[in-house]
Amino acid sequence: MPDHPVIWMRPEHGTRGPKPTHGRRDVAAAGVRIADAEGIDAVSMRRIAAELGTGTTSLYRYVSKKDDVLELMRDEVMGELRGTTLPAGWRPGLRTIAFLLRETALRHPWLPPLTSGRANHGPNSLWWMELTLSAFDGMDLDADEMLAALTTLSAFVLGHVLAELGDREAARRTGLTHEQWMEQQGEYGPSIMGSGRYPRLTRVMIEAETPHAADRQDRQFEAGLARVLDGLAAHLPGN
Amino acid sequence: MPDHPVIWMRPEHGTRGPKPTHGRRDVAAAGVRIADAEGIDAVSMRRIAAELGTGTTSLYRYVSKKDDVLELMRDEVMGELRGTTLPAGWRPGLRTIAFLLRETALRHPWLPPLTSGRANHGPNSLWWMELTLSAFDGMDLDADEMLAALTTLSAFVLGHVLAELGDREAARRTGLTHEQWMEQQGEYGPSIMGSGRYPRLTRVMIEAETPHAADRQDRQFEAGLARVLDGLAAHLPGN
DNA sequence: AGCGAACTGGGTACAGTGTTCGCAATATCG
DNA sequence: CGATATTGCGAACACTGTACCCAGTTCGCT
Repeated sequence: MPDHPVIWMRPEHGTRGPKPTHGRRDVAAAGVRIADAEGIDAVSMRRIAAELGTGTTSLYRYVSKKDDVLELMRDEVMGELRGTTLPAGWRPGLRTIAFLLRETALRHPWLPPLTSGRANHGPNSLWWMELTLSAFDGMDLDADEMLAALTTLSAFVLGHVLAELGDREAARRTGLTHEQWMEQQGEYGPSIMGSGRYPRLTRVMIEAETPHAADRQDRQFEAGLARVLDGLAAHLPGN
Repeated sequence: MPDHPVIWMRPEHGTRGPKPTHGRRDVAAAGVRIADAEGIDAVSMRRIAAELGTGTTSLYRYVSKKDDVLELMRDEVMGELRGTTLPAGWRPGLRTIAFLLRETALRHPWLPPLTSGRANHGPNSLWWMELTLSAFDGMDLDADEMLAALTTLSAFVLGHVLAELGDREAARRTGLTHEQWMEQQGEYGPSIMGSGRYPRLTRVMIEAETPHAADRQDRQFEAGLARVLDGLAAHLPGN
């Protein structure tokens, strides 16, 4: 009989042979450390092994494929949210949730893109889901109403964070600041505006102020979140 | 002097030597074909070259790095939206935009995850942005108001589509249907509910009906979109 | 018309990737 | 005290992107 395909259902180690030198948490933590410092592409089995001071293929004693490592890393990061308590009321609760998710994602920019894929949630993720649902305590909503609200909210947060990370991650990968990058673009922007084919876009490029503000990302998120929460409110019973 | 770093600013080919056997469109189309059929991981320089019947490194005559190929592919896909006309009114307009974006993303599931990264928009992307802005024609909004609305909307669409693709892409990568996957999970779900640590989550897992509906994704998107548009309406002048 | 410059096609090579297989050393259970 | 399960790990395989060449082709200019 093969091992259980879900890593969280496999015992961390057997009872017979030698005690393993490391544990899943070590592997996860090493992966997170590398990804934070050098990006997700730097996270290879060889690199993690080097970080732990073991042989490369020894990792396969803790994990059955690289995807497992990524799941471990995801749950490790969600563990940072342990200890969170939510304010009273669904709106402040969801607001807090959205901000915490965003902060976590920005602290670990490699995380959001991993969201693709059938997630097998580890204990920390499950705990977070439970906390998230508690934002509706005492409101007497049925399960589908809660799901609809949470799905919409997290779609917005995920999408916004991914867009934000575009800038930031590209900066890290290429080692160019936003200004150096603009420099490198050279005549591309002007050539777009000068072509006359995109009058509305040209007007926005000239007149919009948001893109030039230093805290543009924060303000856009705040503004978008307010809109989304208003939208949710309109569909909740009572309010 | 080095070539211009933005591919759209480089001439497609010089005027001197032999006529190139292919063009950028060929490279882009080959990439899209491969990605649609076998996933983005199958898109390698060697594979594209084989598809075109050329030598691998000949591709570097059309493109200066693999990232350029991905940009070409993105713009190629956006070209599918040419010919779109929007209905009158900002709400029907944005609704149409959201649905078209989603359909395109689902037709090319490898596209949304590429959204990370400073995008250099090609001609088709620029055209789409112009169309998008035209949804507000005659409303006398300032540039920042339009940006706020569009940023929020596209964050939601991107996030939702990414979540949807989780299922679908994992299915393609692993070759397992949703049912086979559930089977493989085995006792994991029940063990979560049985642990007693997640009462709210357990209730949702039991009572929610949305996750079991065949058209759950469509309905969730529709419902979320309605909420987001309501939220946008609340912040637009006049309405 | 003829020549040099610009350009295209493509082979070779290199450093890296995830993972399978096999084997020696070791700790626990019956 | 075996028998058995488990750990650590090196070797090997089939991939990846792309820098560096060199030969052959075609245009622009004199």
